[in-house]
Amino acid sequence: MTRPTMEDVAAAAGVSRSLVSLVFQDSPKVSEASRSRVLAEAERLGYRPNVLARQLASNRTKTIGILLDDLHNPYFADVLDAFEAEAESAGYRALLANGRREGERESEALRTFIDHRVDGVILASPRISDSVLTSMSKIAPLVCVERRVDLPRVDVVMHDEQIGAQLVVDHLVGLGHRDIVHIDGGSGAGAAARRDWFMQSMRDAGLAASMRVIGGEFTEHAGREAAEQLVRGALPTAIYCANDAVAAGVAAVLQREGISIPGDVSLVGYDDTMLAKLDLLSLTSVRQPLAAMANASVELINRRIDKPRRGADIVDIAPTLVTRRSTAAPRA
Amino acid sequence: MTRPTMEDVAAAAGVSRSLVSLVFQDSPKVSEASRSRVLAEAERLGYRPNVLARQLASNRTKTIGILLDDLHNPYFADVLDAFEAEAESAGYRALLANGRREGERESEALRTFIDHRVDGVILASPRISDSVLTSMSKIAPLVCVERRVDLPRVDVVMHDEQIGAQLVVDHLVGLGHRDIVHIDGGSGAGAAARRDWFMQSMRDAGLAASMRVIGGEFTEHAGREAAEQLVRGALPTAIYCANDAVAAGVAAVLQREGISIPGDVSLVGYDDTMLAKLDLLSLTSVRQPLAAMANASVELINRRIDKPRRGADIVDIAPTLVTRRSTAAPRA
DNA sequence: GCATGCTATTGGAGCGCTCCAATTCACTCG
DNA sequence: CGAGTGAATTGGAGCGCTCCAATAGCATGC
Repeated sequence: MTRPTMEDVAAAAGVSRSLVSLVFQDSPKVSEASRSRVLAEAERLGYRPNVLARQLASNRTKTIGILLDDLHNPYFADVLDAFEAEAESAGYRALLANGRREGERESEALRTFIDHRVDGVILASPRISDSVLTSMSKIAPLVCVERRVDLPRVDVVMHDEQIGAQLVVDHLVGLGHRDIVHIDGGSGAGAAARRDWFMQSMRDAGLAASMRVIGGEFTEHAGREAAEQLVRGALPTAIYCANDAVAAGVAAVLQREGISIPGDVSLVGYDDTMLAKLDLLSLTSVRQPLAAMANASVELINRRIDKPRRGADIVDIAPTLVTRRSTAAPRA
Repeated sequence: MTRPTMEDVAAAAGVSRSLVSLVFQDSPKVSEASRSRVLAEAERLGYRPNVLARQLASNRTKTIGILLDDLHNPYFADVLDAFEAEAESAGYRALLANGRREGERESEALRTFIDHRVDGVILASPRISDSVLTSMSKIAPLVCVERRVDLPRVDVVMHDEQIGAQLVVDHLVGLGHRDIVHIDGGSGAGAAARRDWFMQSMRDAGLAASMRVIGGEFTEHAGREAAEQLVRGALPTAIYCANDAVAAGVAAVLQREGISIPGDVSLVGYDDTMLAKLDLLSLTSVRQPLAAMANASVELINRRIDKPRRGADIVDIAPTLVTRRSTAAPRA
């Protein structure tokens, strides 16, 4: 299991180690003849460059770390797709880590990335403490996605919550709804903004009087609890949930109670995850502009590699609404 | 952004680089006094060992790669949890990669792992060709999970499909069902075994005459199509689906047709993913023994590191059945 | 007082690569 | 025909660490 090195390839091809190195860096200053001879010998010997040695010598890993908060949440699978694709097309290799919804584990994963000398780290909805973020930001470029931190050296990419709320409220009001409830995400990341912009949009639509907010969390369970509360009291004509999982919980309770969606109640989710796409639910949902967010994130990392001491940037990107069968005009 | 090295720490603590190295390897032969002085200086300087250099010098990365086929499938999130935990407790660091359901991408990811000199790779339901597998297995220990390959040097960990099928059939027959349909996974990995053991179990239960199989795929869409077919013809009293996603598709169609679960039809899934746990579905499902499978996989990697030329092992592990509200006795 | 055996520490070689300055080897041109 | 040019190639230093053999320091026993 001892593997060939550059030296071996060089000897086989009758050239120097440096030349082999140049070939594997795609350098233009290698003659066609040498190049093909080296490549042929490398192939024959089964040589693959040792990334470790390369990185150590060049002090550049061309790798970025992507830290995801919770791989059980299908939203993060979408996030990953978009960010991995973007990193790749920018010439980076992506390394993944799973935070498992614990700040401590995330810090650990972030440290692992740093130890591996990644060129930058993208943190999706991280729960890491500001102090860890601050100290790590001195070592490598960090971009927070969907968490609005205010630290001197940490860039932030958000989707625009205001537009998201407006899209939902406009859609529902356009269908004729006036009595709209929002089940919020409690103390979860971004929940406050989502709630506040809902209220603002309702006020703008002149519906300040009929708007309601129920406290929740970003889970299916919280959705069920909120729905139980609603079916015992006055049912609205539309329910706008903090995310798709909450909406799934609400749908379960409504179904059990024989309340039809969208016949009796329209239902809206957030994040447009695989749950929303399930035919069983077919949920109208706000889709985050992940591709654009990924693009902005990698861009920010590149900028910070060039200029490490730059002030922090915040980028906001507009989401869109995906309408499905869970919303319709209210019963006359 | 230039970071301190061992040399810096050694100078600050007034010792040699070697001693610092020993401290960071937790060597017992360092005096308590030196150890604490070194650690204090390292802390003060913000030193973190360079993993790259360490790995290059020691020729051991203490890292294993985990290759997942499809992070959109919640099953793989569960797989990841189990395997990551196991790797960690065995003293390995886990590196992740996402195959996105394409053999070509998986090969690429596997090569990346190899380039990074991981000590071993665990491949979950891989689609990689046997030839790539064979050539890579000469370089690093490979374990295939849930795909029965027959290659001289590649170990295999499976859950026991026979027991899974028996659990489902016994459960349904125990409830009084006789007319049971299986919607299979088509040409997907493991689909054939799942189907064949279903048929065998039905025969064993003396129900060869009333068993039916419908061709499908491992997707929600396939579930819907199969269900359309069933509702147009003779509905069975129980439907056993190749996985949870298929069951979700079936449930959507049955609900639309006003067919009650489990009142009219009992429904069983496979994999016990987050979908099965949704209150909306509350699906009886077969749970794969992921923790035990993870344990076996890491064990096999360790064994192959010690003895690279060993013949291939195949390990089968028994699954369990999780019963939920989607199954009940058939209508009298 | 000296060989003996410890344990704690050190210097140096080397892991496989990159990068830079230096060299070689045609060619061209005045 | 020698200086000059540019492209292709090379040797060597060094990236930050580990590992090994060597050494220092010190108590022990005869």
